[in-house]
Amino acid sequence: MQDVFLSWKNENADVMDIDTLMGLKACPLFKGLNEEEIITLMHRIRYRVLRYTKGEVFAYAGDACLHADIIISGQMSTKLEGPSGRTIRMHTHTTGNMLAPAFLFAQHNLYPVTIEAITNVVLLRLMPHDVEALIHQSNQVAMNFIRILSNNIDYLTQKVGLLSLSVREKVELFLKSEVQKQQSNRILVGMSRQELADSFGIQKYSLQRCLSEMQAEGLIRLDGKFIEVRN
Amino acid sequence: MQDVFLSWKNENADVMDIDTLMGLKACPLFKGLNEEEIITLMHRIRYRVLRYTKGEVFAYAGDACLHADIIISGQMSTKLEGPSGRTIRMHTHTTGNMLAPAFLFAQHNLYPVTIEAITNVVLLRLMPHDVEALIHQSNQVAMNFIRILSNNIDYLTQKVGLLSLSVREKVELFLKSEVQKQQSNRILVGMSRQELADSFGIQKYSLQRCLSEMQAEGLIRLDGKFIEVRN
DNA sequence: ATGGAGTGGTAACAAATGTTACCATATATC
DNA sequence: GATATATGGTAACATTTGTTACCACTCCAT
Repeated sequence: MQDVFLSWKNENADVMDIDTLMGLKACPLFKGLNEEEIITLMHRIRYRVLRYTKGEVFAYAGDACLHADIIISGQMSTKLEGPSGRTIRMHTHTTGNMLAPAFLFAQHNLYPVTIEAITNVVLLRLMPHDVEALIHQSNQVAMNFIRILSNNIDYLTQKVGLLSLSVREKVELFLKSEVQKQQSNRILVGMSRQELADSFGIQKYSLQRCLSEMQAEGLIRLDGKFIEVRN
Repeated sequence: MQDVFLSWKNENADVMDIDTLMGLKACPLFKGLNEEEIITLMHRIRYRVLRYTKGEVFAYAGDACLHADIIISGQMSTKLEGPSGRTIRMHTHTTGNMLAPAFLFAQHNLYPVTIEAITNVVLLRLMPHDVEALIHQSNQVAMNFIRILSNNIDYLTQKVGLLSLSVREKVELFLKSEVQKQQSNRILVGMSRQELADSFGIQKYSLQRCLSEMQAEGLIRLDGKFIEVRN
């Protein structure tokens, strides 16, 4: 991990690094703000740029969350690891996402998940204190932050619902939502069987068995990375 | 459900109903504010007082969330219901709690859970627009709201972790956290076996079997509403 | 008091899921 | 090019969990 410290007002007085600016524009936290407003808001905020290489672990479950980190470029994955080695794949974060936004201000501020770089990643690191300042300085940022947290809760609630289903129900729900999302009966599965099983919190063999059974019943047709859904 | 409309500035110009005020003081949303500040903030906010009787359903999963509702008195429970009748007991909300705070501002604003009054309940209902005004008028309220959402995410993340465990692991985690919470090896279980099983998303017989096995192994001793933990 | 509903407790059986093992391809790595 | 590594796929077996059926007891309303 490379750690590049940049104190905005000292080093880059009037030009923000263009990549950083584009990263911030893609960040839901700054949604609705134009470049000028972002630059003004960031004017007195100190930040660091961190670089992680593919495969590097950003944080282990249990580490303290002391900073707000925004992905400027790259992708990171979060996993929840149980005691018996079972892991559940959570969200994949992409450009603009903030990592674990909830654990900045929650009473209990330890990362519950392991966060890993799945590509090379550039992060922008802010201090919680400065995030708070941004929130107070801009109603837009405040509501954006609230919306990010709210969507996160929505995602987690759905995840709780998903985990309480049987394997068959999980698969059916997944297929249904993918058909809707991709607007096609021929779905491109963007993950390996292993990853998909992990996101459901089940064994890949259980997933495979279920898919085979559904194929035998004529409900779907497996075709490599594609699944054709009938009905 | 009784619906009592109260437009603050019209009907109660200078004295807020004392029960309502006490309810608001207990609300994490107003934490850190004194009575005077709360009254000032609420001055131009319109609100309704709603009453639900024990057992009444406040909202079904799928209903739109159009208001911010704060419990002034009483308790409400939230349940997630799966397609096959399986239900997972979620949080029990008490005085001061806001119901489903996330679904006020999330893109997807449908209640994911069924919310039910488990005692007689008095609710204070605010319009989302007015909550936004409160957030913008008070940095304290803004951070309080963010903290509420953040704690909610923490709770849900733990729930996801819990659901991914085996029955035995769920029970062990529960016992461990209760021993810590109650500061005693003799735990008072505040729920029936059925309710406890529901909160784990398992069958009560599976829970009972697990408890019996652990007793046979000498790890615990069952004693009605109490469980004695040895270790 | 009587019956019904809820609760704590036990047991046998059925179904779902996890585990281990194996094979054939693809894909990456040296 | 050869060798490891991940992947999609199948199958048998073991384990866990759900299901159904009981029993005894308490609480509650009639």
